[in-house]
Amino acid sequence: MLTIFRGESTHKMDQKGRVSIPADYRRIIIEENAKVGKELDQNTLVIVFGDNRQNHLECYPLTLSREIHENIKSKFPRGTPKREFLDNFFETKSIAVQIDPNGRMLLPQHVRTKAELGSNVCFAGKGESFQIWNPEKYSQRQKELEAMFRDDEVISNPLVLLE
Amino acid sequence: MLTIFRGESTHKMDQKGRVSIPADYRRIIIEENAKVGKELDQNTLVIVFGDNRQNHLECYPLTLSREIHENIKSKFPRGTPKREFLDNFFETKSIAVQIDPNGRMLLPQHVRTKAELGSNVCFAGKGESFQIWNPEKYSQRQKELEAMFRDDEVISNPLVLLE
DNA sequence: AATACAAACCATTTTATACCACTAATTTAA
DNA sequence: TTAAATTAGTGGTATAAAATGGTTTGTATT
Repeated sequence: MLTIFRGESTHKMDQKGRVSIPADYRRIIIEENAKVGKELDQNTLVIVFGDNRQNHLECYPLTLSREIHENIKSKFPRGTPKREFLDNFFETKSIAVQIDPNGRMLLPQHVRTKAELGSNVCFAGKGESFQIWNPEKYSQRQKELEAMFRDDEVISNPLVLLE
Repeated sequence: MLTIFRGESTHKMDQKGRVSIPADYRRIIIEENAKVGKELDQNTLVIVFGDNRQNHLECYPLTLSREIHENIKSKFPRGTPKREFLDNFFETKSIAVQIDPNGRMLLPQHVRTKAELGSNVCFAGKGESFQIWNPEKYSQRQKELEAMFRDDEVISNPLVLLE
């Protein structure tokens, strides 16, 4: 089974903030959540909207969000600046949403506003997470990524960077 | 089930000091309190208003407040300065409140005054606790947190801080 | 008894959720 | 390779739940 979020696609969002989650993403979320047993809701995903430097939504299965949480707790004692920063970023600036019976999720108004989402949104698979973007911001970011390494470094194949 | 306090929201507080507790926070409180059995009231939460260096309210399920209490008792013998300071902070400067049948709690006048709360209050989920803020103080604090790490440290993803 | 405050009760608005229907695309089976 | 069946994506409506405002009742306190 595929456990890596892949590909890019565009979906409609209605006035209430309902968006279909790509079917393959949906399957991965449910499958990942099932791994840790049924004590948590398998239809739940966590969406991090982050601070002002982030202009997209970062989406995780509940399981991975817990991993991040445990990681933060184990590395940074309560009360330290990094701990507070990370708690704020990953917990305060996030929400948990449910996959509804039609395979959609509901994005609350403040989250839509924060990520500047309108009637069309872009999904982008990023391996263990996926992102949701305003289409213009997305293509802007794509250009930035493309410009990140010069032609003579990447030549025609980014695999050289793995050497 | 979700056991992590997440997200931020703004609620109204009336002249009597009644505030709705976000529904998902409410569920977590009741669920957490249920874990230790029914000998204590499952609708109770503890609110620490703290000393003058704290300008928000820190809210815990009854269970966690007990954990903190046990922790203090086991680490610091009666009569030591640290014990006195911590007892004062977490017990003297705190109250226990009930969730009413409408999902609200009542904040006494002196607590409202201490945290400078008016007709609108901000809720911020912090994992195992949540906070209540005066909206202006809250956005002030958010700016401080955002400035805590510079762009080149955080790059585009705070996860780098976990490395 | 008068006041202050807390608790309980009731009503309204808003928002989230569940439900149903339709279309398009894809897969399956004949 | 075509027809049928299934799944994905989308829109609308009905229902339930959350948030909040107001009124009444109860209970201490002075």
